[in-house]
Amino acid sequence: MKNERQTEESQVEKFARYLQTNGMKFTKERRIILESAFATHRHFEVDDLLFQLRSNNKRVSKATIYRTLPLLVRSGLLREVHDDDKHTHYEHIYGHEHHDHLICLNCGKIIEFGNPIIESLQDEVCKQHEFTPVKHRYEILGYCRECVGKGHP
Amino acid sequence: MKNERQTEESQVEKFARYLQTNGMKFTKERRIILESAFATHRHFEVDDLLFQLRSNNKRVSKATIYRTLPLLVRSGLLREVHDDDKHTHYEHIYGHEHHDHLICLNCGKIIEFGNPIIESLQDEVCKQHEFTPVKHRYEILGYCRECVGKGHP
DNA sequence: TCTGAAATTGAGAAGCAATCGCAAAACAGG
DNA sequence: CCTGTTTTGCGATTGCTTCTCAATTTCAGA
Repeated sequence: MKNERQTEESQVEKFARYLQTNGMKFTKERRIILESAFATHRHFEVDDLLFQLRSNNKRVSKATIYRTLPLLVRSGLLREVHDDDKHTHYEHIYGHEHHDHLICLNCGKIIEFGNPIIESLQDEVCKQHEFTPVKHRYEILGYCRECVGKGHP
Repeated sequence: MKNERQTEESQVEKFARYLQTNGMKFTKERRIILESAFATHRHFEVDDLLFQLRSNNKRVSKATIYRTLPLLVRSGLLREVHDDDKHTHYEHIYGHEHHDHLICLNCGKIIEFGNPIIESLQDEVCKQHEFTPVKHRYEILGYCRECVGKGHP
């Protein structure tokens, strides 16, 4: 939670800069949410944050979390991840290399993968269609080795 | 709506086969929903279907639509598409080549693209991770030429 | 340090897509 | 025409997310 001091500092700075640029304030609630979001090194959803905050006796309302997470996304610190689940999940992107996901439909395990060739082909596709990409969503759903071993097709 | 008679017949057959295989009945409601889903050649959502049915004086309850669309997905006739919108969209896949989407964040336009090289690289990625793919979600979000021309970044 | 405009928060209400429960209806096979 | 099963429709319900608005906090300038 307190390791990687340098990058953690810059996360705070980056968020602060984003907020300031847009005439918003860096409140203590937003700081708490930022810290909590980066305390885990896994994907998380709103309820995970809420639970974690309650465990640490920090009180931030659900509404504020729902309001703050999109700010963290826009500031380039988080990214939305789409399970087949209903609700939105998030993961860190700041300080992490870009990657996409293999998601197991049985156990929910998430395997990260990155493929530069795919990325460059993607850029080419966009160029062909005169399309200016902003972000993408690339998830392969299926079954991991363990679950296939257990007979899940 | 009545063109492509051959493929339309096989859609019905394919759905009928799927239902029978799973001990389900091919009711007239399910047939109406199937026909309606394939009447459009665009992406659609539940409300689109409802509106269309009402316009044609066909009465199928919302619940039945919600129950039937997943069956059409499982039978291999439809595919879910994820806008950045909240609710689920669907598109035909039966009789169409596989493709993915470029989605304009401003006007919502959807451009289809298919890239065999990306597909094969994807298979390779799965092999490397001993992952058995079932389906994927690959959407590139950004701005189309027209919207960039109009100053949308 | 004090002041006031502007932004933010919290708590609950509201929205809304999707799901559920159950009685009535439709089916299929005998 | 019975009989057991599946399906439908309706309304109610769920569960995530957003909204409303009064109260609070923040920050720049006095």
